[in-house]
Amino acid sequence: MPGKLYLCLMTNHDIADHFELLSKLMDIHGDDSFRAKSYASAAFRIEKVPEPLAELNVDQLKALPAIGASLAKKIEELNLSGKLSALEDYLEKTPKGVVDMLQIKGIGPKKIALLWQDLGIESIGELEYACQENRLVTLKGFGAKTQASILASIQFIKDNSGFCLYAEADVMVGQLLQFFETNYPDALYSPAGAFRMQRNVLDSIDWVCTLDKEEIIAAFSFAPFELTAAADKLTIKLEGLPPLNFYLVAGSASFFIELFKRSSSADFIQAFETAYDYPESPAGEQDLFTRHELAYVLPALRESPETLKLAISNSLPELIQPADIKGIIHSHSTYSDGQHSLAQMAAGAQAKGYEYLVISDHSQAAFYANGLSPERIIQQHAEIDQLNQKLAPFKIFKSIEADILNDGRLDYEDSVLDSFDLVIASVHSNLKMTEEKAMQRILTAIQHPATRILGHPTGRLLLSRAGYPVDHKTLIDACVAHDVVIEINAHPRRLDLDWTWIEYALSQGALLSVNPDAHSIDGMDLVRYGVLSAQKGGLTKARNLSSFSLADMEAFVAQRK
DNA sequence: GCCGTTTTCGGCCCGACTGTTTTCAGTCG
Repeated sequence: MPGKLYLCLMTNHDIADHFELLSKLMDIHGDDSFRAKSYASAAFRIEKVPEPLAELNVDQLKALPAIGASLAKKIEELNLSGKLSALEDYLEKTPKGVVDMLQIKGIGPKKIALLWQDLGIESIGELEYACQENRLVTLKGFGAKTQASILASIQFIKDNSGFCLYAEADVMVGQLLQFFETNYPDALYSPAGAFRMQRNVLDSIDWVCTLDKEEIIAAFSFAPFELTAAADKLTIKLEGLPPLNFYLVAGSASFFIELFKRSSSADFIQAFETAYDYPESPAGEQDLFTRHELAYVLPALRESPETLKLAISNSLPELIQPADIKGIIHSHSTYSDGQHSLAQMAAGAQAKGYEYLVISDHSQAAFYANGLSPERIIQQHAEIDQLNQKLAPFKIFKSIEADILNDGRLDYEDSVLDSFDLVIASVHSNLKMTEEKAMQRILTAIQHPATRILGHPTGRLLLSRAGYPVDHKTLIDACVAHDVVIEINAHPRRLDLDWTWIEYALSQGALLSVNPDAHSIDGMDLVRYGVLSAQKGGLTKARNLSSFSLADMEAFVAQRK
């Protein structure tokens, strides 16, 4: 019988999430704020511990900062049972809708407590209605602006509900593929839809397969699910993920045509079907293209029918691949908010086969992230010099993720900025801006002669917060004019610059860079998600800074603006 | 609940910003 999918292990992130929520629920209930704070600070510290807490015993746990006897026991409880009874108790006495309100930007536990107790609001829906009825302005500490910002945040949540990140689906898809491979070696099956097209966020996880319903259902023995079945479609709904749709086909003849149709936009299919017909029994999906003397268009490029024209003239771009990433640009160490030390990060990058590591910890204004004072920069640079002697030919480049301050200045004096091999400039604070303000701020930073890379250009967090509004064309043009590389932040929640702007950026001669923003050794693997997103925009390795060899990177650093 | 002691209890507690106030609480990164 089928093997088990999913091994439910409590990661440090999961543990931190439990304590974070516990802390917030205590605040909502108005319980001892110092105790609540200690849970929050434990959550914060747990995120930073590189080794899995699940492997530590109680004594080792107690030795960690912010972890005492009580928290050590609670962590052990989580590791053994997957549950935290203290949290369960709070969840018991809090309506689910009140907990949901924690997602809303601009209000926290204290304001939620007021809404719940004074207005009797117990869900996001009720809160939205109360805002529309103008009922919040009477509450102490609330006003018209808060009410409007709550409404905007609720709208954002509604627009994004039912989606998941590509990376979240990726885990599930990988496990299912392995399951099918092991159990049904003779069947045809493939992910399709938004996943196969490598979209950043997905509202369903589609498959095309020759499996029958029982064979599919067998794969889901690990968790409760809801089932919807039609003649040629099976839908499985798991907690916390968008629905998995399995489109069922009889055999290989219809499989490849169905797969093609389910992995292309409606516009693309229409353009294709207007000009070409489908063969009786194609040998594979590629056959649909090659028999019409078309170059094969990858699903990632089947958003716009424009790529079909490129297939006709055989001028599709040779897309960047994960293996084309030669160095890790944009990474953090324990000097600021990373999980691993400088030496560990360097060793990790080297072990993964990269030629260099650009270490770019946070600058001094990023207090919350332990940003570097000028004194600690000197210290870090000395350590980098030592490591570089030991690790050669592998090289660590001295960088900094300098905050773009409220007025567009960078976070250090020019003399400090000059001590880096390259400076990444990013906005991290005061994210609520008009487009005019955001542009003024970012353009000022781009014009600074020290700026070599613009980090995550819009500050968006997919499914979580909209970025600050920017005029992409003006921003890209300015980067080109001032020789500033535009980051494609590869974190699956960022993917910022958005892939839809890559084509314009390339047309204007911009240089881009797929950067992992790694906060740990594992975090370097995120470059893959950046590459998958960048492929959709037609990025090639020649136009990607992190694909530069060490020699080319050294030349890039030597050539100042 | 953690921590660090002036060792068994009292202090803990970043800073900018926002929106609400009219001096500050709540939120965020």
